[in-house]
Amino acid sequence: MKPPIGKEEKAVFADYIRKNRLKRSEQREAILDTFLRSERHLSVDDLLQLVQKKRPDIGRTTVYRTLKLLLEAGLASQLDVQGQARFEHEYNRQHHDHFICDGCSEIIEFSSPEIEQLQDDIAAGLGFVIQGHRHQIYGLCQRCATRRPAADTAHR
Amino acid sequence: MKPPIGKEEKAVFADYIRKNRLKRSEQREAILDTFLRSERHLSVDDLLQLVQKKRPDIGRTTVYRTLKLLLEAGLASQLDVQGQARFEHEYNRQHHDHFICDGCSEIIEFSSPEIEQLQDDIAAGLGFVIQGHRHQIYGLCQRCATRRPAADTAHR
DNA sequence: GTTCCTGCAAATCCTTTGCAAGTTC
DNA sequence: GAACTTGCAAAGGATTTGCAGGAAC
Repeated sequence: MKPPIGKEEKAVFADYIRKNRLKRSEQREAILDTFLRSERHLSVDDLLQLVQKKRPDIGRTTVYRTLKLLLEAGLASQLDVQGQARFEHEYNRQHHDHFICDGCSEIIEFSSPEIEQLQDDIAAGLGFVIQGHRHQIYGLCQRCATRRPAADTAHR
Repeated sequence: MKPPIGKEEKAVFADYIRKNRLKRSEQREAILDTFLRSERHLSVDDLLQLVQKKRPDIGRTTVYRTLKLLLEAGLASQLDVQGQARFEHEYNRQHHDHFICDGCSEIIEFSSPEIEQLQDDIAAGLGFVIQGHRHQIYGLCQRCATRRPAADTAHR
């Protein structure tokens, strides 16, 4: 009915708990399991709703706090879509950036070693030491672009 | 004492006001003047404080509302730094992106036609129609990088 | 038993909105 | 004088925190 999932990730989390002298809890495990079973870029509320299908007693605060642990454990990474946090799997994933459709909110991943290289070159020229970056491209995905006449949304 | 500044931009704003059947006001003119005199990437509060040096009676709400007009008039553009809005001049400026120093919060602009081209190519391959993008690179500027041993800040 | 977790409610931060009084056209 | 602006206070959404009760070690 519900085959096990994310064995490695769960081991990583258990390790993180142990090393930081935290405690395991059913809530944390339910949240991690739900997170691992989703392949989407989840908002806190998305994840809360999924978790509450199985455990309606789990609260939003705990989801926030557990997501913070997952970030620190290297299991999740966070992106920001219109001022709202979104979370995706990070474990053993290669770096990538995102296209975000203004029409249907779909998030499409892309990666470009060439762009990364150019970034590095520019940074080197400025003596800037890169620690991270955020590269999001807004617009309309193929489906939305052919459906409507490209609305003129303003962007930050 | 205070030489005039931003003649063209002020004309653009006057035009915008007229075309949209809005009304001029001393507050809006003071805010625009202050915005144009600054060369920094201002937060709303930065701008409010600068404005209030001359006109302590101008409120935060009016700054918010006027900035929205400046965006629509094409005089300002907005970026987002750690969940906080920042505003910079947009009029007659070429597109660029930003390095952001985690040490001193300095914002360094950069532009790379090569990166833009690569973006366009990738988008074209996906059938994605680009309307805008946000490309921010975090890390340490030269001064901060040589001063301290590169802290390990987490990023979104 | 001590330390950590949880969930609620309250607080916080940034931003927007309702409204009565004041300005501009 | 009709329509737009202003500033305050209140509301809004996302996220964090204080705290008393509950669970894990």
